[in-house]
Amino acid sequence: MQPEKIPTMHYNFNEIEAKWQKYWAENQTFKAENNSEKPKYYVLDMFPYPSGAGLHVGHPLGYIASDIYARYKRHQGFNVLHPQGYDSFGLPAEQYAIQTGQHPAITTAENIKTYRRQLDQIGFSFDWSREVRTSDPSYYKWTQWIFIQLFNSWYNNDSDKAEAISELENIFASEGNKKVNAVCDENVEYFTAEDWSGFDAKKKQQILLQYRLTYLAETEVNWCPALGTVLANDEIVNGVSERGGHPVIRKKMTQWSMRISAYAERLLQGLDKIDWTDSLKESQRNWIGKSVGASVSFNVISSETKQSPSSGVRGIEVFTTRPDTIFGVSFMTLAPEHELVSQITTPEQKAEVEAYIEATAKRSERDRMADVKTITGAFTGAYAEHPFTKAPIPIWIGDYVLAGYGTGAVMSVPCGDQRDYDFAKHFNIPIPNIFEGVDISEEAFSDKEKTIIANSDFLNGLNYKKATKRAIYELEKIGQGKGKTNYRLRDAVFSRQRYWGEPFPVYYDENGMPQMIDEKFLPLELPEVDKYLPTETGEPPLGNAKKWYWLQYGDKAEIVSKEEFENSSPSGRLGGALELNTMPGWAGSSWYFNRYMDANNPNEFASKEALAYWQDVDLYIGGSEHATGHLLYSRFWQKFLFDKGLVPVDEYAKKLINQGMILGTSAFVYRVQLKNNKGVYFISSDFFKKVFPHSFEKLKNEENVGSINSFLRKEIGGERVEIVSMSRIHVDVSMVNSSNELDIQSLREWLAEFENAEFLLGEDDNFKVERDVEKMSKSKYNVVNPDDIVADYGADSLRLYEMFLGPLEQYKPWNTAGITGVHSFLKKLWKLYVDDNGLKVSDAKPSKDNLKTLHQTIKKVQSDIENFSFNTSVSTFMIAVNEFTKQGCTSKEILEPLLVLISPYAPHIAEELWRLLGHNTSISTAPFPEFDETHLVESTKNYPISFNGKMRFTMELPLDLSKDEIEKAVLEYEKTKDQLQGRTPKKVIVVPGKIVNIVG
RNA sequence: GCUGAAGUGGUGGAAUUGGUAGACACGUUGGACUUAAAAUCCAAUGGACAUUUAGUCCGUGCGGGUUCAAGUCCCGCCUUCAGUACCA
Repeated sequence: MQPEKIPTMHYNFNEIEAKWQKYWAENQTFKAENNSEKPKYYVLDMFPYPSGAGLHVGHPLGYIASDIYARYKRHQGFNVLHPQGYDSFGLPAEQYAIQTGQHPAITTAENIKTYRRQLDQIGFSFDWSREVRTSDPSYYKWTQWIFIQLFNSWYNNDSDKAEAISELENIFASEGNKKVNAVCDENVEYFTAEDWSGFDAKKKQQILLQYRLTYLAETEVNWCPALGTVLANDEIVNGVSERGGHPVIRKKMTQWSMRISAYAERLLQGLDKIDWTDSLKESQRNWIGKSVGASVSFNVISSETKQSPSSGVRGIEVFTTRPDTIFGVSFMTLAPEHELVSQITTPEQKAEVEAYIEATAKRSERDRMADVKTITGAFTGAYAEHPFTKAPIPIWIGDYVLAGYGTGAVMSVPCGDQRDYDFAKHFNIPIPNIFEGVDISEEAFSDKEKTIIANSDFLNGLNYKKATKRAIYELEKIGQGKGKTNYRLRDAVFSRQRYWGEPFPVYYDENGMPQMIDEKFLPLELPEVDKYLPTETGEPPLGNAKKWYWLQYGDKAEIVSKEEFENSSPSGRLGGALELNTMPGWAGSSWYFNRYMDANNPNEFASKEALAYWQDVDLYIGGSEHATGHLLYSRFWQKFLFDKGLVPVDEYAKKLINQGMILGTSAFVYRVQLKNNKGVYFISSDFFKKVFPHSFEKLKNEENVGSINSFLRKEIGGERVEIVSMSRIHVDVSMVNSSNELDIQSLREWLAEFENAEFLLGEDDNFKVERDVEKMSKSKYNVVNPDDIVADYGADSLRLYEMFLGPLEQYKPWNTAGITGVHSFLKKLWKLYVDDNGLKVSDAKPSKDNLKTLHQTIKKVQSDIENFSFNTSVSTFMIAVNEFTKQGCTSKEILEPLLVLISPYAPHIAEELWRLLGHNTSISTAPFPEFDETHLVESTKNYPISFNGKMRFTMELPLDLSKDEIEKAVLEYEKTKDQLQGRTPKKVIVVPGKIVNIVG
C-alpha cells in the first residue's frame, strides 16, 4: 500500500474538473436573478438541435466563446443571464421514428441527456434552471399562443403596426374596406358597410383571412407522391427526390402562411440600429430585396381586330424599376406559369406555347436559375397596347421571368436591360433606342447615372430621376400605373406535413373555416399515432391519430374521434376536425430568447417585470447559416410582439457574432480493386504521389489506367493484372497517428472486405494516408468527440485549445495533435503555484518585472475579450506564465489576479488554485483585476534602425530624447557607419518611440 | 453572374492608427535526464547563398502604384470558401 498522497500536488485535471462541476451545480453558482441591483447582461447561444450523434468538437466553439464572455461580465459585476436549451422538434427524430417506431419524444429525451452530459463536462456557466425545450408542451403552449395572436391581428399601414382584427371588423361594419390601408392579399374585393353586414359568417371569415398576419393560402410546393411529402429545393436533385430518386411535381396546396411581407420595410430599417456583422446584414438586405419603381398596367388588345381593349381579359400588371424607359418597350414577357397565358394565347400559337410550358415545368427552379446562357421563350400571338403610344406590343413567355417575383410579368426594354436585350436579339425582336448619344448595337445600356432619355415624347431630354418622376405622374394621370415599392421577401409558408412539430391550435368549423381554440385550453398536445408516415389518402401524419377532433361545450372541451364528434349533440357545440399540419422548425426558435427571461412561468410567456428587467440579448453568438432563416423570422416575431405591447423592444439582439465552423481533417487511402478477385490493394499516399504526381481525378481517366496497371504489375511481381476500380476512400481518423501513418491492423478489422487486402508501403516501410480538410461529419469518418479530448486532456485544455485554434469567426481545421501545447501550458501554470511540497505562493513583494508582466497581461486580455479575439489572449497567458516562471515569481499579489484573468477561459483550474490560495467562495464573482498604466512606463526604447526601409540592427535609447538627439546618437553609432560605408545619408526619418529610417 | 469572407513558414495562426514580418503553439532536428520509453527540460527551426566571424539576397496569392517605410493604403487580376436571386 502506498501512503495516502496529499491531493493536488500535481495537476489532476479529471479530479479537479469533476469536483468543481459538482460544486457549481450544487451551489447554483450561475443562477441569474430577475431582481438585482447589478446591471444586467444577457449572453445567448443559438440553441442546438439535439441530434443522435451527440456533440463533436465543432459544436462547443461558440458556447466556449460566449461562456468566456459571460464569466468575464460576472467578474465585472454584471448580473449575467446565460441560458441554454434545445430546439428539440425536428426531422431527424421523426425519420428515426419512421424507421424504428420509437416515439420521437423518447429519442429526443435520450439525445438531450447525452447533450447535457457532454455540455456539463466542458464546464459551461449556464443557468440550467431556465432550460427550455421547444418540444415540451409547457413551452409550445406559448408558441401556439403567439400563433393565435398573429391570427387575431392585421397590419395597418397607416399606423405602421399590427392591430387587433376586432378593430378591423369594426371598421368593416362602419365603413366597409375601401379606405382600409392594410397589408393584405392581392386583389381583395371592395365592399361597403352594408355589404359587410349582409355577408354570412363564412364569407366574413374568408375576407378576414385575407388580412390576418397568419392566413391560409394556396401555395405551390414540391410534392413527391412516392414519399407522400413536400420537399425543399435542397432535397431535389435533377428533378427527382434526393432520397430514393422519386419524381417530384409542382402542386398547389392550402397551407398556413405568415405575412412577414408586412414587416419588410421595418425589418430593413431595423438593421441600422443593431450591431450585427455587415455580411449578415447584407444577406438580410438582399433577402428583403427592396426595389423602388412603378407598377404599370398594359391592356391586352383583341388579337383579331388589333383594337383595344380585348373584352374579358384583364390588363397585365408589371412592376418596373425603370418607368423612365417606358417608350423603349418593344415586347412583354410573362412567366410561363402566369395565369393570363392560357387566356390570351392565340389558336395558332397554342401548340408552341403549351409545349414550352410543359418543357419549363420539368425544369426545377434551381435548374432555371443555374442556366443563364440558354435563351428560351415562346410567342403567345397576343398583343398588349402601349399606354402612351397605343402601339401593339407582342406578348411573349419566357422562363427568365419568375412567377413568384413581382407580378410575374415584365415590360421588356431591350435597349436598357441586358436580359431583355439578349432575348430580343435571339428572337429578332426590334430594339428601339431611347437613349441620347448611346450606341446599343453591341449591348444594352443600363447606367442610370448617365441616362438622358430620347425618342420618348414628353420624357425627351430628361435624366433618369426626372424622367422616372414624370413617367409615374403621366401614368397616374391616365390611370394606368403608379409609383410602387416592391420587396422580394415573400410570405413564409408555416405548415409542415410532419408529425414532430407544434400542433396548430386550430380546428375547422362546419363551414370549413379555421377557428382558434380558446387560449385557456392550451397547450393543444400532440396526439399519439401508430405510424409517423402520411396516411394512405395522402394526409399528414396527424391524420393517423384516432382522436383528433375538437369538441367543446361551454368551458368543457375534449379531443375526440371523428365518430364521437359526429354523434355529439350539435346544440351549443363548438369544434370540428383539428389541423393536420404542424408548425415548422423555426416556430419555436422565433421567440425562445424571451422565454429564458422567465422560463418557468405557467401564466405568461414571460412576466412583464422579467421582460422589463432583461429587455434584450446583449450578445448573441451563432452560426452564419441562420442569416436569412431564423435570424429574419425571429426579428419579425419580435416586432409583432412589440406592436402588441408584449415585449419592450422591437429588436431582440443588440450584438450578434457569427462563429466559424471547425472542420475535420479527413484521412484518405488509395484503393485499387483487381479483376477476378485477385485482391484489393492499398497504396501508401507518399508512394502513390511519387509515382503519379498528377491529381487523382486526372489519373482516373482511361489513358492513365494503363500506367497504373504496369506499375502494379511491377510491384506485385510480373503477373498481368486488370483493374476493376480505383478509388480514394475515407478511413476513420482514429486509425491514423499524427504523422499520418495508418494502423493497418485496425483497417483490416474495420471492414471484412479489407481483411486480406495488400498494402504497398511507402518510405520507412510505413503506410501513409492523405489528409484533406472537410466539414466534420460521420459519413466522412473525421469526427472528433469532445468526450475523448476531455478524458485525455481535460475540459480546460479543450476550452483553451478551441479558442487557440484561431479567430472565432473563421473556418478552421481541427487537429488533435496541437492540444498538447495548451495542455502543457496548464501544467506550467499549475507549477507556478504548487510544487512537490505544496503551495509555493508567498507574500513576497512583487518585483517591477512581475508587475509589468501582470499589467501587460491585464491590458491585452481585457482588450482581447472585448474584441472577441479569444485566440490571442491564450497566447498572452502563455507568454505571462513563461515570463513569471523565468522570473521565479511566487508573489500572491501577482498570482492571485492572474487566476481571475484566466478563470473565464480555464475555470476549473482557476477555481482549484483559488481555493488553495485560501478563498472560500467561487472565483466566478471575484472582481476583474484593474489595469494600471504606471507599471508599463518605460524609460528606454530598443529602436529598430532601418536603412532604406530595411531593418539592420537595433539600438537602445532613452525615450525622452528629442528627434535631433536621436538622429545624432544614431549617426554617431559605429554600426551606422559600417552600414553607410562613407556615404552621406540623404535623409533621416525619426519617429520618436517607434523607428529610425536612414535613406541614402 | 452577384454578394460577403479569406489567401502570411511544413501546420494552426500573430503583427493596435502604414513603422523590427512570422508572436504564441504544433511539427521537425539535436541535446539533457532514463536500462528504455513516457513525461519534463534546454537549443535550433521562413528560403537561398556564405560560414571563422561578420553578413548578403529573396520572402505575406499575382502584376503595377503611392510612401523615407506596405502583410497593412490605391488600381488591375488570380484562387478558395460561404450565401444566393435570370429580382424586372
